[in-house]
Amino acid sequence: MAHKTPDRHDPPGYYETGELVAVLTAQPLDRLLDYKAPEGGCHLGAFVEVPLGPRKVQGVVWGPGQGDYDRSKIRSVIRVLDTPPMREEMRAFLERCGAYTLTPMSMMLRLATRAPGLGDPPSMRKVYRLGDAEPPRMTDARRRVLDAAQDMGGLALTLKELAEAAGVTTSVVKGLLPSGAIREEESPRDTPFPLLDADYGGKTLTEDQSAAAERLRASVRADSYGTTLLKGVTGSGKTEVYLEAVAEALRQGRQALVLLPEIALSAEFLTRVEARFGAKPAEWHSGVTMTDRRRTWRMVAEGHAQLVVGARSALFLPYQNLGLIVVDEEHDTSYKQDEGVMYNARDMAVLRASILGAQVVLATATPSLESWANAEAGKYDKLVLTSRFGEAVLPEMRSIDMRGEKLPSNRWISSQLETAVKQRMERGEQALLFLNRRGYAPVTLCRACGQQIGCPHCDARMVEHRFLQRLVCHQCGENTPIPTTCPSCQAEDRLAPVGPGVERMAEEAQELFEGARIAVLSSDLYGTARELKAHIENIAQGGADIIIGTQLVAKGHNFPLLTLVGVIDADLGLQGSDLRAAERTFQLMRQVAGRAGRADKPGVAMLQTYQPEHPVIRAILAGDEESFWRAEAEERRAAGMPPYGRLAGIILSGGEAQQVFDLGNHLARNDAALRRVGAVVYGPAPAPIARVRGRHRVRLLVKAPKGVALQGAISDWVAPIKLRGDLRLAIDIDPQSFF
DNA sequence: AGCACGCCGACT
DNA sequence: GTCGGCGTGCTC
Repeated sequence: MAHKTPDRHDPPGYYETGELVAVLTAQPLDRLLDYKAPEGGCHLGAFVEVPLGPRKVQGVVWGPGQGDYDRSKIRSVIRVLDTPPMREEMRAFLERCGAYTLTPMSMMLRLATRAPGLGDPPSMRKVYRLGDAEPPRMTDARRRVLDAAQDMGGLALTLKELAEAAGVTTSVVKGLLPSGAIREEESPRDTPFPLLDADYGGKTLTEDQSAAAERLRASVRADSYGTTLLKGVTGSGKTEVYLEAVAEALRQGRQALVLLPEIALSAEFLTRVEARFGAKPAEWHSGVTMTDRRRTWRMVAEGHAQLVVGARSALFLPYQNLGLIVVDEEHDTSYKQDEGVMYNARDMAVLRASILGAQVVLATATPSLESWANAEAGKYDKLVLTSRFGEAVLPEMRSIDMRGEKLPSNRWISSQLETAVKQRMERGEQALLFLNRRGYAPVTLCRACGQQIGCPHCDARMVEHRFLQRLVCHQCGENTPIPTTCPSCQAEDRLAPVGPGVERMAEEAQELFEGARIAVLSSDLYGTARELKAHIENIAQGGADIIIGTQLVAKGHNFPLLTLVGVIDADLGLQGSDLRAAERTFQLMRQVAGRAGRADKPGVAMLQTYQPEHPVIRAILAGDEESFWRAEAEERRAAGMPPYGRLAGIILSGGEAQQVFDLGNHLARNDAALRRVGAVVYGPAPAPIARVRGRHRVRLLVKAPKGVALQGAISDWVAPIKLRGDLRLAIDIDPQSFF
């Protein structure tokens, strides 16, 4: 690409040869470096290669030179990369996101350039198309190749593709080259994504759905910022509705992004998108190959990818003209990144859209309290899809007071639940027993010395997986064969599994329900997603009488024969001081209970609990979402907790526990910068998992009133800290979990 | 992040 | 003597 010569027609932000420019690199320097603009000048936002010490690194022209460095030491930009410059909007987004999450800009840039070969010349490959000559000898196979090439019109194919299309081997194609009947050409390997057709495969929507779709389409047409909370249970057609908003963005010639939690990113979803728009969208997640990553990054930057379906990091792609961001399952906690740049993709989606004047759709069956509150406060629009197969069918919900059940030890199914399951079996219906614990038993205890078997690298307990014949650490993945002697006192055969996991529930169910066909659904039991899907399909068709499952069953799939859901321990997740525990329990219980029943066969959900009076349990039973949110909101407001107050976590880690704690205490004592803005610091306390992969972790919690400059206060607070040795300090703004 | 510089212990 | 451990500091 030839660089433009500077003249008065150049847009602002053009630097002439030799002019000083400030460059942001991905090196962890935490400041901009001044360089001289290269021969031919460069634009603001240009991707460049610059010398840094003995090395060459890539960076982005971030603005005019700062001029605070010895002029004689300033070197020149080596070259401008053949990549569209980073847009003003993207630079502003990275800066605001970095300032919000207290992340150095070098790390933000790295997030935005996670694609290989940005500086490389476009990689080429050989392609083949119809030439204008006739081959001297025509054969049947040759005819088929020429016909296939003809059918492609102007489109060139690779050797393999053309041979396959003609149903011949590659040697037939090669034989047509000398005569010029088929021409060989070089073409860039990174090809544009196929065009999507906004009017291709629209489904007929219900009245409810098309009204919601029309509202979203109108928002997209408004060509300005706005956020809509789209609420609807599984099966209410949420996806169809937001795909109409995507279609509208495409019609406007703008790009669209659909964010999904990583595990929800399935081939099935992509097929649905393809069915709607006639071609596959671009994909972006951890499983995408380097080659596809480079192609997608470039095509997004050049505007040749209209729709990206991706996990949270897809938010940092270099869109040219983004008009809509959909955050599906917006309540999902995996949108919060817990390492590196600790951002919440849902919140940052709203930030990016507000900067560039785009629309956001937050889709969910069970909104996060933050989003509920924002809708309530009028900051977000709210659309509710009520119909599920005509009329909403919520299962009848009951609690089973476990205080009144006299269960023998190592039994978890109450007699009430047992009776209910037996009834379903007699009627040929299915029952689901839900327990959010993988494995056989969460604790393995030595009866001789009382020690629990823990992970050698973490503070987590080793969980027995009888199916795998191993003890597994759910924190770091460490696993060992199940021992017969106690690791701490060497006693033989005194180890006992304590507490239930799904595998153990299956054992109990097998004894209780003679002859029942039992299926266990747990993420660790299946090698591949395909295997799991086939298994779920089989169960849905009636391949099991009793399903025993973890959280996995809450997501997605419908079981038409299922009419009873038994929640083994509805209290799990209620206890503890996790702010969002109640919210998560509520969401999970509702999702699980929502699996039961259909219009023709009403379902029942039974919750085994030791706290039937707990407000969350009562709200679930009453099926009254609004009152749950209002009560939760009131409690948070009273406690000054988010979204009515602000929180930040400080995670300190290091190899030596004492050093880590000393640093924590030092920070807690020197908190003047925090007190100045009315913030308080709690801790230090051991982090939820106090030891991870051999490193000790300590955490502090900062709580501040809403509306204070929390980030500034925290930077001032930690600025004097010099981290020595292997000590690390990470700041987590708006943490998901704490204490 | 890399890479150089530099200051101490255990080897040819 | 000098090879190499990795703590410290610098890169426009």
